[in-house]
Amino acid sequence: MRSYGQYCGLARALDVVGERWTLLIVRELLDGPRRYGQLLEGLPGIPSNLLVDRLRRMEESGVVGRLDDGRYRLSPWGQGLHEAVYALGRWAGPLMAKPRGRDAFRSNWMRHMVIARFEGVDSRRRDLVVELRTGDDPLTLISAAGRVHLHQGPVADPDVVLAGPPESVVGLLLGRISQAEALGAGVHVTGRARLLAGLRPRGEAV
Amino acid sequence: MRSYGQYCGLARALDVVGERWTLLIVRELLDGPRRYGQLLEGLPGIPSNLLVDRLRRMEESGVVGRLDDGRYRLSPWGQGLHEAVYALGRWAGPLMAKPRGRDAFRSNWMRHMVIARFEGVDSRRRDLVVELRTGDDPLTLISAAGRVHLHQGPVADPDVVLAGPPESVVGLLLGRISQAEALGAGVHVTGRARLLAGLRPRGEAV
DNA sequence: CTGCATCCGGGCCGATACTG
DNA sequence: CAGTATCGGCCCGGATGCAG
Repeated sequence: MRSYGQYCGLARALDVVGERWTLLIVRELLDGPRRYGQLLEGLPGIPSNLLVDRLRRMEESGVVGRLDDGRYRLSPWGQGLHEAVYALGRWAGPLMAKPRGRDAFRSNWMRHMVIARFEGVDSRRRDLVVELRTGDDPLTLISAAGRVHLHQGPVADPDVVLAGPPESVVGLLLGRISQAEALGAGVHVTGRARLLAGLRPRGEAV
Repeated sequence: MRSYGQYCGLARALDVVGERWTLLIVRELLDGPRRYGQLLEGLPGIPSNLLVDRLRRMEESGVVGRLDDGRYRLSPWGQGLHEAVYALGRWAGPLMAKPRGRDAFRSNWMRHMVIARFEGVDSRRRDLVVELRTGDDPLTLISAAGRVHLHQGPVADPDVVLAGPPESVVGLLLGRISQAEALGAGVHVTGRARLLAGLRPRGEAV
């Protein structure tokens, strides 16, 4: 990518990670080291030549390194993109309510979306276990002692189970839509959805 | 910009602000409403047709609005990009040490760079007034009661004055380089530079 | 003079085919 | 599985035109 040629933190950051697809590759690598094929799988739509090109550049700039087994992983500096990636994801909150028919979906993206809204400790947060079923793998949200953890797969005896299309399950979980709207959008609720308000997610940007 | 077609917060954010120049336009508008000509001035290198194109798209997506006098400004939602922009700017810290000869420079960019490292309250932060002279306008950093404010222009009787090239003045201020290195790079120091350590900037990512 | 609009060459992107 | 190669088209960059 052509440099912006500006002595400014944002401009220099974008010189390195501003190209198309680059931050999405970072998103995938935030989950840990990944093989080339796993990255292709996790980035539907990316042409294979672009994926290679981006990985090469990210290696050169020191954002990405490789393990002995060939897997790609973020450098410590690259891991520092966590804050920026999550800040952008949170900012997009208002865009997430509208389903857009043909969008691809992966359950680890949902994990990030949910974690981004529940980072940090909130002493007034209620203890709760919520199972999220949408598409492939179920995901379980565990709120305890003011913190929220996410667990891949189901756990025994959740307090609430939400099943249905991603944007509505997430919408109900984060309080973007009402229970009535969620039901109308095909969400199947088991347990008392009213308890969800006790999770106290971070507010949307607008 | 072509959509990534992914139901993911980051991907939808980048669908809106991921195009080249868009986040730099946001950076300029974070300083308040701006005229078209001011934006051109603050974005050296941008072609005029791209600036117009980006502004139109940002209006459509609701990131930017216009005042009665024609000036562009961020919507409340657009203002929410502050966190992401600053997170990216902080992440670029390690890139800022190296000067890159021909980079453009504006003093409001330096304001952002400095503010990004001193956001929030730190009760162990020492009270201090530092004048930064680099290029055009002087800038004064005022640390008081654990908070840091920046003031355009000089104030009477600063504790420390740093004058010289931007990357070295900022480098010394943020503790990226030693006083000896700064002097070698042409920084002129008045007052006791040792006091700068008491400002306790946020650490670099790596 | 400000605030754009138009035009054009080149480079980046996207899709697919191919190889070790 | 992990990339290479190729090619059409779109986006970007630089220059210029032009109306209020």
